Amino acid sequence: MLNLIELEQFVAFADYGTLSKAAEHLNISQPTITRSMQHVEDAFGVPLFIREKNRITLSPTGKKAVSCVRVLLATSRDTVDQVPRYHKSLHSVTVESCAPAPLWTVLPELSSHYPDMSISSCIQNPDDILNHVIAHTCDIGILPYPVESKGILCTPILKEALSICVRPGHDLASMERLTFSDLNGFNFLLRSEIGFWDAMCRKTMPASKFLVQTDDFAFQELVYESTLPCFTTNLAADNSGMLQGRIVIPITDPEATVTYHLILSANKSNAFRGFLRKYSVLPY
Amino acid sequence: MLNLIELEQFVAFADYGTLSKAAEHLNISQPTITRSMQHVEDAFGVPLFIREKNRITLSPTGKKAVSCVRVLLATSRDTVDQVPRYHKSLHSVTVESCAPAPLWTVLPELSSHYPDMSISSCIQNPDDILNHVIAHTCDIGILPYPVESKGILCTPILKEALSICVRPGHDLASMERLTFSDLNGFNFLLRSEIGFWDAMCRKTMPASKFLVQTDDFAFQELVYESTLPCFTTNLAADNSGMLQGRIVIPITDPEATVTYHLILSANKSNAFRGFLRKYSVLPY
DNA sequence: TGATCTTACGTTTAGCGTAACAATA
DNA sequence: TATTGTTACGCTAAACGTAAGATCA
Repeated sequence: MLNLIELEQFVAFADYGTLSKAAEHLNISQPTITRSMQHVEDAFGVPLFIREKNRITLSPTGKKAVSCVRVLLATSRDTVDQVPRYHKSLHSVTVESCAPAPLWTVLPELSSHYPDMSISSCIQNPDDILNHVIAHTCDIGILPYPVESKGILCTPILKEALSICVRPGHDLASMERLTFSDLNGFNFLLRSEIGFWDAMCRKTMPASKFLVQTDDFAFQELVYESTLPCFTTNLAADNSGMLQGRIVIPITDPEATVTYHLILSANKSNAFRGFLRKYSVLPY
Repeated sequence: MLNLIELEQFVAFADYGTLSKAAEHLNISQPTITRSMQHVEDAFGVPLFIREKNRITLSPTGKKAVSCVRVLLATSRDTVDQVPRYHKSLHSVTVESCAPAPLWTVLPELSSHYPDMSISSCIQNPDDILNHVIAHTCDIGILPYPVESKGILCTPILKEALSICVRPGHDLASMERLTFSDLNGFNFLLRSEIGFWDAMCRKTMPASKFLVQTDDFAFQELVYESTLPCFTTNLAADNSGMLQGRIVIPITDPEATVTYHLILSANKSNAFRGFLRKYSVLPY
């Protein structure tokens, strides 16, 4: 009977040329690999080696065996890889969103529908999200626009509208509505990890500078203490009270209002049936 | 690391439903297979079983693992199968002939050209020979006619002409030549293991009876002692002297004279280059 | 002399079966 | 009570590394 550990040593010998070098790379002693090669030869029942006094090389049959064994070991690695991946797919949900806001509602809903599942999420750029959903490395994606792709279900779930927050007395404080072109050139405080909004702000307001804060507490303190304008949306709750005293002015450009769309592979629709029931998911 | 023996036990459990039954079929104790299943589970790193107090079943992940492992074990069996087959193909030549006579010259020639090879031969019917050469389960075939088949080389090598041997005084003894229709109705002594000749005689002389002798000595004694006619050819040497005193009369039907053709797979022509040099092998 | 492979030897590991136990139908 | 799976225990066999031997460049 074949032994996968010995077969690993066998291909290591083929790769490194001598038993000593293979043993060294595998952190085992030379005698061990000598014995293993004898076992492998016994298991195949035909001579695989040309043995000279202090040299051992592969016979033509041995070379054939190496190529067969490489396939076998690849199959073995694939097996060890696939099974845990399958297990994970049964017991976890991965969500990738283009922005944090939709996760605030989607993640709790998933948790309540699938209490035994571990739910993991991350912020990604929209192109990657679509690719990951197609490649099944992600279960549920959230994009700022609809997609039409074969085998992908897509449905709108939420709207988010961007506004600006300024201190009274700021140049813009008296405006009832604003456009990106009005804002272009002003500097802003910006939170990190806001997904596609970051790129959108830099594109629509190229003359502006953005003071990105990674730390949440630091961001809140800066908003509270400084006169720099910042952003908020209809979905953001001001739990820290940092916006108290600030004037919220909506931005009227179409880019400032997005409709989030939930996407998933069509052949996972059954698995997420309960969760999807509240949305009217349509195949494109 | 996976262990193929334990994986065999794993699929046996899947096949037989309980550990006890699997253990029984594999001739091992129950505790052994219990431990093996724990090892397999450890190797995959994810739960494969649903364990109840005195019942163990496969989890969904376990079922997935079983199907993956079946593939792996099939690959393993295939590997163990292919390597010795390859070794054999490097160190042996198999010849299948439609009749014994051509082997008397071809086998010695092969032996002298490839002294390190083991040469095995057998008598087969022509259709099977062609199929075996095409399927590479036979290296060299000898047919009583030429074939045209893609990838098959074919060349004429020998002629064999059938004659009849009778005692002086026999009804046919005075004839200079004969046809199968002249012979039809007479009974004959016939050697076994004469390949296609056997079917040919029965077809061309349906009214005759053939006393087939398996034992070579018995055949010679019968020829020597009886008055029953028998057959010989231009290629048969009468080493035993059994034909002394018999009259040899040629058979003139076209079926009584055959030209043997050597066939082999075109992609083996290089391996048999030395042997083939004496024949002018033409691809059809 | 340094590198290579093999054999010998003693220790340690791990694999197996028997036996005992717990739980179910 | 018969069947099933797990755990405990002791024995055996196999696997390993060190050491020694043999051969070659």
